[in-house]
Amino acid sequence: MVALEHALLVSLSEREGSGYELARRFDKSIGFFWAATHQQIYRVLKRMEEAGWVTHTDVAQDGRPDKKVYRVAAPGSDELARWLAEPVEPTMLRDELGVKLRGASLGDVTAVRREVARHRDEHAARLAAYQAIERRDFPKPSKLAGRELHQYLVLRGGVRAEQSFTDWCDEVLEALREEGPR
Amino acid sequence: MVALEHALLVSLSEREGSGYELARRFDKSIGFFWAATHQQIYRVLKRMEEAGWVTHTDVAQDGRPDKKVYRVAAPGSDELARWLAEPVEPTMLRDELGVKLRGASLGDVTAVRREVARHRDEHAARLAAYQAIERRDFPKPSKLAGRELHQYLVLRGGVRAEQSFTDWCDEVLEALREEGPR
DNA sequence: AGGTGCAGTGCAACTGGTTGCATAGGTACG
DNA sequence: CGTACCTATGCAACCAGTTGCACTGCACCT
Repeated sequence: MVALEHALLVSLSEREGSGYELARRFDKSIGFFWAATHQQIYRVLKRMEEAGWVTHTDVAQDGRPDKKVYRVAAPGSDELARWLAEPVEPTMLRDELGVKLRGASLGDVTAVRREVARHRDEHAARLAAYQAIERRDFPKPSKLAGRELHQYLVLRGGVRAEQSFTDWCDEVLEALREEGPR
Repeated sequence: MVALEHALLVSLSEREGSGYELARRFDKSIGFFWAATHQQIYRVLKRMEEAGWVTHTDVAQDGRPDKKVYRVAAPGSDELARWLAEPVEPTMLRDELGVKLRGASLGDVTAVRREVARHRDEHAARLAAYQAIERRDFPKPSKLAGRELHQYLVLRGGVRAEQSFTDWCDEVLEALREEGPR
């Protein structure tokens, strides 16, 4: 596995950056598929530097704390290429909401329904955010190639996932509306 | 969080069972939303018994090893009801395939495309399996209510997730087919 | 003057999940 | 007759991810 290392290598290959910057970037790109907190990123960057995959230079800033800007070293690029060619196991869905719904009749069904509605709104909001990025950054998707195309396709994955989750929540709410207030 | 405990409580509330049986059941129901290995299940069952959420009785079998059949105790039901009413954070997507696609141009694009195709087939196979269960166990979904309805809706979530993942893979393959063999 | 929030890095403790291994009797296949 | 797989349980070690906290200094609002 060890995907966070490789996600960081991808991000740093595109553009060098500090741990903090990487955490921000993750929020709005690879983060659609692989979220990470800053704590984790700092720890992993350190480990990666020990392994020789990245190097850092201290950069002083005025009005802000110093930062450590990381860039990918040759062994890091090699490792990334190696990992990209290696197969990974397809993931299973993993969402507590499904567990709650499955057990709904063993507790307060109304509370579970409320929870589904809340998740619906959250996923719908993410969907809207992703679609806004899509319109803004990729107005002509048929013209894309290479790295940009790949970025676009990852975004499309995020859009599709949020769309289908939202639709599922709607289906659940519809079905529970009928049986619920009886 | 602690969702596995609660997933087990849900499953044991429906029907008592041993750790092994629970692991099997997970493969084909709650497992759509929360997978677990037998190791983890044994460990968690032990912990749950210490907490008084479940109790077990040893059952001798002929031709097979003895098993420990677990059932939910009153504190376990209480805990489950409490947890069901409690909010959870909506999950983020978490799939390495997105990371690989995002970094595809930094390595062997053909290998990544092959990997997407492999995942497509795997997800399509799961989709077919879920749909088979849907047709077999829920031929008249509009007639459902209560526990059965909830089970059906969870299954629908699995179907939708696999469907949308498969569709996304197809979109990716289509886009990469055009730029790839150039 | 005081509170909030952002940029920036980091440690320590904990929880959750995976992997490898051990044990043991039964069945099914070549 | 050996091998491999299924039922059944479990330990130990490890890896990944989360949470809570600590420190600095600037900017902005009230």
